[in-house]
Amino acid sequence: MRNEQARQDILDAALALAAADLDGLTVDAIAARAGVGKQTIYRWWPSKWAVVLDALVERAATDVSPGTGTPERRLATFLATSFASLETSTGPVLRALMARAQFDAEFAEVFRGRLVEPRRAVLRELLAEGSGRRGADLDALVDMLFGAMWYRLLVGHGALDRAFARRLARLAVASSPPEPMG
Amino acid sequence: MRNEQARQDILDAALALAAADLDGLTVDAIAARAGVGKQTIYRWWPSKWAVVLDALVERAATDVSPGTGTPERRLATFLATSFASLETSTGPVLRALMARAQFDAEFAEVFRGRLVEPRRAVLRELLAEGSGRRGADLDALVDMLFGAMWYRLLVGHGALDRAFARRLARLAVASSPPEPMG
Amino acid sequence: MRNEQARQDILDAALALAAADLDGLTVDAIAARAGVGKQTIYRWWPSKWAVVLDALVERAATDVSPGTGTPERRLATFLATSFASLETSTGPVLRALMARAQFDAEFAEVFRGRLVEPRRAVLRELLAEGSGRRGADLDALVDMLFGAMWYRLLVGHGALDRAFARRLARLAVASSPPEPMG
Amino acid sequence: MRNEQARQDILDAALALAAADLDGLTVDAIAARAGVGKQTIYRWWPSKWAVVLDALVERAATDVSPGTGTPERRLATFLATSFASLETSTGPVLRALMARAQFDAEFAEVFRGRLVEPRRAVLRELLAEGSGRRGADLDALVDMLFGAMWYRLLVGHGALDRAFARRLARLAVASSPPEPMG
DNA sequence: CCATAAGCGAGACGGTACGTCGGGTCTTGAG
DNA sequence: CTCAAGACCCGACGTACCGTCTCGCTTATGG
Repeated sequence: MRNEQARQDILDAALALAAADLDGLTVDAIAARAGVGKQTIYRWWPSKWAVVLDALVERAATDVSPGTGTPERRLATFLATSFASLETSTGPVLRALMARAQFDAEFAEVFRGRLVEPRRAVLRELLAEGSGRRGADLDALVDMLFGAMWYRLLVGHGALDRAFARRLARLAVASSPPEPMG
Repeated sequence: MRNEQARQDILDAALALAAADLDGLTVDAIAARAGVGKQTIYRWWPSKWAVVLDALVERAATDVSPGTGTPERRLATFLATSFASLETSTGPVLRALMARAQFDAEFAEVFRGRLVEPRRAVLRELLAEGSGRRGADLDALVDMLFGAMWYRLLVGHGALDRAFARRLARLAVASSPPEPMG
Repeated sequence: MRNEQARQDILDAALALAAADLDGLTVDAIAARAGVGKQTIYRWWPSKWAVVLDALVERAATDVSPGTGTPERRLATFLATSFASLETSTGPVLRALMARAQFDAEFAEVFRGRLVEPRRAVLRELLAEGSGRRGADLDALVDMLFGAMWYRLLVGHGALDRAFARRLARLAVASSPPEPMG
Repeated sequence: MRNEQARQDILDAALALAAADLDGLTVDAIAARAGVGKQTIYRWWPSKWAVVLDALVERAATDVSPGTGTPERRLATFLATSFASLETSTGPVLRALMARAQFDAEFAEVFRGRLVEPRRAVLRELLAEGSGRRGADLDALVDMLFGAMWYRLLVGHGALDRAFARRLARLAVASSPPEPMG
């Protein structure tokens, strides 16, 4: 019979600490800030990163409405919104989670299932609308767009700004074959 | 008055340990396997990851000749070759380096300069040949292609096989506007 | 409204666990083996050691009849019987209780009152019979005899066998001043 | 190449903390007070109790000169001095060490060899002087005297004062058979 | 041809965080 | 209303690595 209050306190603490200073994100620190025993964290999560992931997924506003307009414009808006959400502390936290996923296969799976795949599904849906593309091509396009985003986020060689969003959108739409007639 | 033998031993040890078990890659382990004092490592590298990066850059065969044929075919070959090079222990090691770069700004810079940018330059060159694209579009295309590669490498949601290389090449070329006449 | 069945189960469990492996003697283990909630233990005993003490006092055969014969012979028999009772799992358990008493003043008092003093009283009575010794000398003799026993039990530098019992008896009796005449 | 300064700091810290508050005697606390990493303690000692034992043996003034006079008087002085040394913080520390020895066989052996046996040897020597007693009887007498001391120290049912020392001495000497003539 | 300073192996050191264990308290739900 | 089941807070444990710091020993000039 899990204590819901403690759960919320832990997620809050983890998010706050992660936002303030990722290096200070210690299991002890989370426990202390949440007013909780360390064991209570380990009882329910396999690692502090799982806590952060939970917090992020549960707390993050995931509504990304691409608005209206041409497919290209809608795609550009979607991408720009996605990029913007990385400006806050979310960006560094996501980078840290992705990093963690490289060392911890179990976490990687949760990370993929709870965070990556849902977002891929949204973009895939958006790309599918009013386009003749089929499965694998859609997947590849999603990889190219989110891949470009993650790549810049992780490597830091280029800005994730509105201009980049528009450029990606244009290139993606241009790669579309002309809609088959009839 | 650097001992070149020790340097090679350290790089060998680092690579061997990284290939065998990334978790067992500790500075102590590298030093022990190389028959070297820890200080000798810290004297020449700021962290074990810098050692691994050095080893990778120095040892890795970086010759990627795209062969001949249509631009799309050459691009596909280039990508397929790139993907193939990740099949060995190189893939996990690259993942680990990228992960480390998320925590260590100093290392991130070296990682970008010694590993990421050179490869970007090669791809950029390949994309520029016989295409009317200008700067920022080229960069964005590079981001989309290498981004897709890294994305799959890091998240592991899709294979990095020859089919994916061909598909990316087709989409990239299709995104090209028709070559301006005259 | 105490559940007597539970009480017995707890004492049984404590004794069984203590006999099997003193390190495995945790409150959780006792509760689990007794099929009882931890709280039920804490409701009636201040600590697991109090449980063990209760079990020992309640279960242990404390009848020590010194038999007949000369005072020295009767004393030797008493001591030998006492030593023999330590051969079973009782010895280690007593050692653990004595150890616990060093850290826990409250327990120490109970330990003294329920276990140590009653045994002292028996020995004191035995020594008093047909001897001219008065109070403080009697106490000191008791301390020397039981002291020697505990000392060997706790330090383990010498055996607690029949020979040692006889030797102690002889020395104790010899220390007696000749019975005043008249 | 062990750091002697650190060793001394650790022993000092352990002794100071043990004297101040035995419950506060934590490995972390010792390390913190000594300005030392915890690992440095674990590198050289198997447990904090081994540290305390080392400190005690190394620091304790062990010179116990029984003075002059009759054998009984000399014995009484020796015992009184021994008792007096327990008045300081040494008493509780010894109790704690004895307690620890009940749970930790490895420590028990060291405790016996470094602390108990040397003191036994001194008393044995004293009892042997000018007495016709042979081996096993001497051992038993030592057990009775030091046993009585430990017994009172551990159980706390009687004072370890000068009067008790005298009484023990008298009884011990009385238990001696008359020196065989010529 | 030595001396002297650098590089070296070895490994102890101060630190930080980890994940686990057990104690004693508090909560919940079934009987 | 009791009580098993077990979650909770807490504090200490012993371990793993990190990056720094002596130690002597080797070695390779440069006076």
